[in-house]
Amino acid sequence: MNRSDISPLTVNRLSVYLRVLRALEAEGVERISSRQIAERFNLSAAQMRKDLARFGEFGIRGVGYDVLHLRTTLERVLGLDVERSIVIVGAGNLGTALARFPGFHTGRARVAAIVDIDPGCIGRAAGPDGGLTVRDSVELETIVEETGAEIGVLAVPPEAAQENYEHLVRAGVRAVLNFAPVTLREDPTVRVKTVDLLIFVEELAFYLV
Amino acid sequence: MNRSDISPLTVNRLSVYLRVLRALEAEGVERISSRQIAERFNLSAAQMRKDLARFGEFGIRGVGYDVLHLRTTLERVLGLDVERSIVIVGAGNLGTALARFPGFHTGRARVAAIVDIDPGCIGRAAGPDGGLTVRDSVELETIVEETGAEIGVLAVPPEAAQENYEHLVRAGVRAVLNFAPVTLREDPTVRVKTVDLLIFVEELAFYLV
DNA sequence: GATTGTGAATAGATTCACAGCT
DNA sequence: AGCTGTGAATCTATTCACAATC
Repeated sequence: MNRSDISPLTVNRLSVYLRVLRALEAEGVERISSRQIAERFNLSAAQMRKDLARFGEFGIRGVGYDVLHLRTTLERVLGLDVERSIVIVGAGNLGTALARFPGFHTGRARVAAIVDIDPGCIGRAAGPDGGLTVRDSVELETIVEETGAEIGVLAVPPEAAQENYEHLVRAGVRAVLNFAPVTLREDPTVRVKTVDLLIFVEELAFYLV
Repeated sequence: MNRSDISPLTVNRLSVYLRVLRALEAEGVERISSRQIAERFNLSAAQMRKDLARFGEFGIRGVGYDVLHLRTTLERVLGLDVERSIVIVGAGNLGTALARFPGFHTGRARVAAIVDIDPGCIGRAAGPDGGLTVRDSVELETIVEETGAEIGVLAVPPEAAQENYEHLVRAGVRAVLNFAPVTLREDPTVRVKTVDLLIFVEELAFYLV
């Protein structure tokens, strides 16, 4: 089974199942059925079973799923059993907010570094409790090597996105999350996911009328 | 034709077409064919024509599209011909970053207010160039009335998301963009779009292996 | 008796390919 | 001659419903 045969829709639902299982685990729930999960978090039971079936058999017929077992399985499936380092490019408002975002420091994906070209912000404290310092973009190659960062986050103005994307590619990251509202000319070896925050607002505006 | 018959996938592509047309307009391009757009921004020509066809006939057979005309048409279709006010709830890192985000101040969707419950940040400057001040959450009802805000943005910690969502509903917004990684119990009259930033990272991590 | 895992059925989205205009 | 608009064809995703299993 090849990972790229799995659609992003499925992968995103796996992340949701993982959240749900962590919440249940925190509550002390040890066993649960797909139906119970579906009802509580309004998801589809059949779809969850089908999504999981792509990766193996993890449940017990007649009983349900073991919460701990399924949680660790999902972490492994999602590639979160090993630590994933993230490097953020751009220490403006969004970059800094992402560096401090609790989600980017819980679990196994965490921000290892943040860089910028502006001397005015290089050296400034960033990260959850000032645990990181904004470093100079010219050090990007070194930083990626040092930290083993595999994921780059682009939080730069649209006009700087392409060159910074290429810099991340040269520095050796293997995937890029791009917040700039532009179409990047992509390197075939580095997966890009563009997230345009304004599109979400426009989607809501559309359905307002 | 009912707007809710149009899928979010289609609506999101309309936003992309709008970006593309604005870029072309800025370059001085007056006419363009779906094929040219598709090639330059790697989109699908047939899909663009089909998406537009849901709303009318805007092109000229044998010629292509008038850039200005199509741009204004798309703005109307997306509900961006009138100004849309946004109120952000939560003036933490993410809320503040969104309040300053240039995309939220260009075009016809703009941040009209930002609120928080923490007295420590009420009164602080926010917005693109300090043009906004963080106000007290208790004023939310008044603020929504004053500004005519239709869209609320939830940038609060997960545990506070549900209550703040309900507050936004009471205050009278008609749609909510939720950045907290939780499933909200939704009011049937207020559309919710949840954007979980961590899911994007997890998606990339999945395909890394 | 309950619930998983799954083939078959349905629904939805995308692409093809061409008739219809300019 | 060239491009749009669109029905038909294809591809993808979701839901149904039940045999297999505990």
